Amino acid sequence: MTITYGFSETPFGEIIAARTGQGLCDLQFLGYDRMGVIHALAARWGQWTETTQDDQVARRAADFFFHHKGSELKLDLRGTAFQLEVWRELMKIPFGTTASYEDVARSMGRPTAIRSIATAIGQNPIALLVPCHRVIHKDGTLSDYRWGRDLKRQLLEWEATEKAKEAKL
DNA sequence: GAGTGCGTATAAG
DNA sequence: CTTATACGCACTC
Repeated sequence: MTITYGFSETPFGEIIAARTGQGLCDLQFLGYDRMGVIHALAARWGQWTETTQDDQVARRAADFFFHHKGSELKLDLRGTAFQLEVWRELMKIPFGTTASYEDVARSMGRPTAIRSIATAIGQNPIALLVPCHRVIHKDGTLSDYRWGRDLKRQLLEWEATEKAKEAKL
């Protein structure tokens, strides 16, 4: 078993992505805490002795999300059953829209588990494709973001304008 | 068992 | 604005 990792530029800074034979397993922004991210990624996947670099992985992810090019990528999500449940719920939030933590909790049928759901969201290993940036406070203010609150705001603004463009076509 | 966290509501400084 | 209390629960140590 090996993992392949690589880098790519995006309109919002450089990302690092990694995949196993099963699919994309990690995607993070490097702008906020480059060394921390790389170290965390190495610690998380260090169990594999063999790693190879191939920026194709990161480029494909960036192309798919930012330029709508290529096909959807397979994901290889790793986490507790609860985390997987939360992350899959996040992927139901449509492009260009947002949801509150309470919305997510309710649609999961666990309205009282907000706090733990928020924690699981904060541990999302795959930025963009598991759209944790679309989850905000119930009153509309932005909650924190693992890769920086500014980036979260920019991503949401970008999605909103992209969505508006598509509507015009 | 104790402490923590990307929440929410309310009260208070 | 910030701190504090309460509720809540999955996770980590």
